[in-house]
Amino acid sequence: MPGGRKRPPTIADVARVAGVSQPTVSRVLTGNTPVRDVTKERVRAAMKSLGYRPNGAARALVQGRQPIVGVITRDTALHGYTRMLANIESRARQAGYLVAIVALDPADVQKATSALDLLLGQPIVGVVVLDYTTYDTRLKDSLGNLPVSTVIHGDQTDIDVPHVRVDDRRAAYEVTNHLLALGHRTVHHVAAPSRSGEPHIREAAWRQALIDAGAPVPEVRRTDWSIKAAREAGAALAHDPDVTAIFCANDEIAFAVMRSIHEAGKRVPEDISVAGIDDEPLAAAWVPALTTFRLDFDWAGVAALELLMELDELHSTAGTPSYGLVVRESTAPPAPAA
Amino acid sequence: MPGGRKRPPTIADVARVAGVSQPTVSRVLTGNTPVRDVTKERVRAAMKSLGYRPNGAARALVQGRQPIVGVITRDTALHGYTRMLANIESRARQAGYLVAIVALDPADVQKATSALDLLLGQPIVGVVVLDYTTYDTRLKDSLGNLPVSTVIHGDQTDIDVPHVRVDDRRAAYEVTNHLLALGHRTVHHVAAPSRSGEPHIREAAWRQALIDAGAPVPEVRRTDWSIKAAREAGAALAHDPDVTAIFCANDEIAFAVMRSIHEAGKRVPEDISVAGIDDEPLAAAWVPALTTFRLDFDWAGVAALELLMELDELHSTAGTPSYGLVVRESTAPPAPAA
DNA sequence: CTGAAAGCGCTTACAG
DNA sequence: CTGAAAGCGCTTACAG
Repeated sequence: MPGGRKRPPTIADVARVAGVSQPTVSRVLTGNTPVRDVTKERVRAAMKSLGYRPNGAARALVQGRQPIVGVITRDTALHGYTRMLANIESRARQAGYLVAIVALDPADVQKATSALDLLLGQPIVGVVVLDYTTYDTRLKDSLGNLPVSTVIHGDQTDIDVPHVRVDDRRAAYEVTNHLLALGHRTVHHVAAPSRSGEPHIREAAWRQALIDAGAPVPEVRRTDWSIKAAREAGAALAHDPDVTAIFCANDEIAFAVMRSIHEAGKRVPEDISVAGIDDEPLAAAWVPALTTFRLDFDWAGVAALELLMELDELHSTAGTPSYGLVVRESTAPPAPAA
Repeated sequence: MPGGRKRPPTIADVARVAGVSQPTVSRVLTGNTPVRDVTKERVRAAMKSLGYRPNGAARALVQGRQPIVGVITRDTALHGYTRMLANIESRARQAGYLVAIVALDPADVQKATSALDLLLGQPIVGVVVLDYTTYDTRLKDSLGNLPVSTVIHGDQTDIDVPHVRVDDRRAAYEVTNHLLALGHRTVHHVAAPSRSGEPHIREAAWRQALIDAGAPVPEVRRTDWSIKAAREAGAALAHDPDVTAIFCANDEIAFAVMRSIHEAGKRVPEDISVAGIDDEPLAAAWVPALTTFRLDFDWAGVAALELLMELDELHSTAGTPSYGLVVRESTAPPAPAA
């Protein structure tokens, strides 16, 4: 059943079996040129009986068409990346492109060189880099003059690539301010992992918001994005009587932190306010419903793809991003006694 | 900046600029044959100055190698599919393959014919179909004699494709039984959307468990996998005094249903027990922690890929799937008064 | 270590 | 409507 290693049937085989010339087979394949119905039938039958499938490599070679869009995503199942990828796939398919993905650890682009080369070896029109921080010198070199678009997660301005923006900085800044405005003396933070020494952008923005407001900057708790680490960080904070408000690097972390607060015998938001970022679908379903900052990854994915494709003049369907602070039940003024 | 439409530089251009023959350029590219260091340098410089990138189509054509694995996934961001995809990508990359994805609505494989053809036109070793129900006659025809592996989500036995199993049927059956064993008179169900008239396999298994136990079979509430629909279904159930136990088609639906119960002024599990399926990371973090059935999608993804690759004799790293009922805080015996 | 030749499977003018 | 020829960009024997 597995069959031997023999080469699959080619257009020449089909032509022979059907008793026609090679170009004729090609014509029924592409449909670009009229072919007599009888002939067409015979060719179709031959293809079927041989189990013929056109060789895409040969096709791509001769046509010079690049039917693949490369997506360089992260090595995680984080909400935002998942969402962007799904939307890119959908939009790309609609535009007649196939999506090939490579997951990269931004801190270790070096390591994935072979995967990258594999991607670049395909007939790709361009590459969408879902995280601008992945787009370092090494990657830039590999990509050469290939069309690229990327997603910026901060407010950097000197970007030399076509990009769309998911403004993490603004999100973190506003959430922190919301908590401060509620009357909290300061806001604690459970941070996303930092890479290469630099703090995550959401952490930097949180710090800035505190400084700008003249609030003390407490020590940061770091996680590795995992629920487990988030719960540990949350537990430590929950037992600290000084903590009245926690800004979490994303919604998932916030969920975990709320659990820890519950386990510590305290209540959200009566004892401690909690807020996140992302507004993932579950945020509104949690008890208490999570105050968070909505980020529009659906939009970002489609927009980034269209930015890449623009070179090929397609119509935009991305619409306008929907984002902003969403105040729900998990944040409130600090308890009077505190 | 966008640059013209002129063909990108080829190996011939590099050869000319470097003052060597075409095969020599190829040699420094592949590294299969020794080349003098000076020559190598000159070639590298020429490649750089021209912005040369090897044409993967030509390479695939001449080598007859198929460096791509196709993955046919679902048109949703459901936990299981996301997980399987991420694991497949990781394992494939490790084995030197690129992953190309096509998201398909199983009820409408017809519609995505062009996307499928695009995929099949690439140099692919084979295709992993993440949902066996997608693998219908139409798809089977398209795939021809291409290697395929799939993931079975029930207990079907007459499968004619290499497959791994994520036993949804057993999961639903056991969860329902768990609730029954707790003393509930019956178990209500918030179901996943059914396609083509047939109920989802988790729903069928739930029904079977009730029948086997001689329990009455209440009317099903259907969702479209969305949190919103789940909350509505949950609200209807929460207000029904006859409802003491709810089995939800997956964890996300369970979260939403718990929210609805909370809003109805009732408590989980004191008034109503709730259980799901999947055991996604947040299940243990919810308050109350969700009783659920753990399904090992990480394993399934890797295993399905390896099944496909086995034809190429790779080593397995999939390990043993970890699954089973996980009893947490959201289920309890019915209230005595009820 | 390097070059000239052949060929991978297909499509596109070019003729009829 | 159909066939014979050329060529897409690369790699692999084959000679030196």
